[in-house]
Amino acid sequence: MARPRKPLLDRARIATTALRLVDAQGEFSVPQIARSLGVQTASVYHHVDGRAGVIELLRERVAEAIDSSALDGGPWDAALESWARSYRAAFAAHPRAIPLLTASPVRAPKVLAQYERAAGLLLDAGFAPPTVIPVIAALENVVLGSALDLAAPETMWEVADERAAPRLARALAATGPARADTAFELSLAGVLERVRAMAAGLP
Amino acid sequence: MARPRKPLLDRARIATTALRLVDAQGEFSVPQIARSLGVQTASVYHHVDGRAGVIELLRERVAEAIDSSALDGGPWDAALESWARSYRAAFAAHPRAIPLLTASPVRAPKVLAQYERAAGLLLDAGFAPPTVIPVIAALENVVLGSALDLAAPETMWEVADERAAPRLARALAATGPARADTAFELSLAGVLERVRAMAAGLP
DNA sequence: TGCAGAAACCGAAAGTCTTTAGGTTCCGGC
DNA sequence: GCCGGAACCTAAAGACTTTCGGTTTCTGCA
Repeated sequence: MARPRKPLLDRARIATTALRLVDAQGEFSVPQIARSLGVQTASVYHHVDGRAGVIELLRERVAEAIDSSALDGGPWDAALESWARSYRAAFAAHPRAIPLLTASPVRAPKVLAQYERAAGLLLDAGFAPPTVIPVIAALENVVLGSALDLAAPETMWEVADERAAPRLARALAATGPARADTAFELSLAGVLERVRAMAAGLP
Repeated sequence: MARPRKPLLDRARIATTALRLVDAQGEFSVPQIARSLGVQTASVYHHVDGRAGVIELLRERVAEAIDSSALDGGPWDAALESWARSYRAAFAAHPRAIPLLTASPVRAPKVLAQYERAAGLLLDAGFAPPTVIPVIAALENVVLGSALDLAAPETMWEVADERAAPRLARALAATGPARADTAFELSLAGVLERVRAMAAGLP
């Protein structure tokens, strides 16, 4: 076979297949993508810049789900809060992809535009320019840290041996099922509270 | 050659070599470790459970640097704060290892013991058992999120095109060199403040 | 002291993966 | 009608992970 009448591949199909593989098994390889699409491995390279390009595709695909509409209006703190929630939810939808994505940041224009809007929001709210990036980065710390927490399931916490770690075990036994969510809400509230204090000129 | 008079390999030497490779080039492979140690690839498998085992070794090695002595005495908030700082510093010492380590958490007994002590600290301070794990997890969110930030250098922030993202660019221009550190301090202070409020029985 | 079994290393090889190179056919524009 | 590029293929090089079966040396036990 040579060139087909209708293209068998495109970047969207590659992205969908890769994401499906990652969701299912936590990894992907270019040959696996090719097999899933009924195509030779080398053909994938005509549409994507190798394995790294597929990861870039995944990164964009996952980030597409971020709803940044809140960044446009309303009070800055509520806007940041709802942006952060949506940001986390986008990653939480594909927890097994997170280790692949966190190796380097999203640099897709669409995501960069969100940072631009967040920066504008803070500047308009009266934040001093030197404080804007740290605030955004701090939010991102919390979002990505929490995403990692989602990706690495209970492993760490389930292990807690009753004998070796009795107090940890007791705390674990008392913990609800939404541990990761509770922790995220706690960190998010903490950072926002701190940022509000900054805005008010407090130490 | 068969069995040597003095062993050529042990887990410590493998860990050291792997960490050196990761620090230098951001990755490692079992053959690279073997070549560095003047040994055949297969020999490494006698000491370590494959590539995953080497990552486990790296994880333990990096975590060894966490200084948890603060968890033993003093006020709980200062203890947690200094533990979190040391936790982050341990990862910051090997930023290129972070993408390898974040796929799954440290479950070495030594680290588990630190969680045990942190849990005890909080319980003794009067925290209700259901709140203990979320507090620890929230701290970990901040620490690991910040570690990721360290691992993925300026890439995202350098890119900011003056034309496409003028306000982000302005904020970036005004940001000091210790952006990641400032963001970490902000998140950490926020979480601790929030936890203090919890301890005081506030909403 | 002698020896059985375990330990530590080697050589070889199977099976993947990533990536590139060079063909073959089909489509779109001139 | 034809020419260039697009889309796919076959082939292959090179690296990596992992396992298997040898060979030698060490250790523990009789």
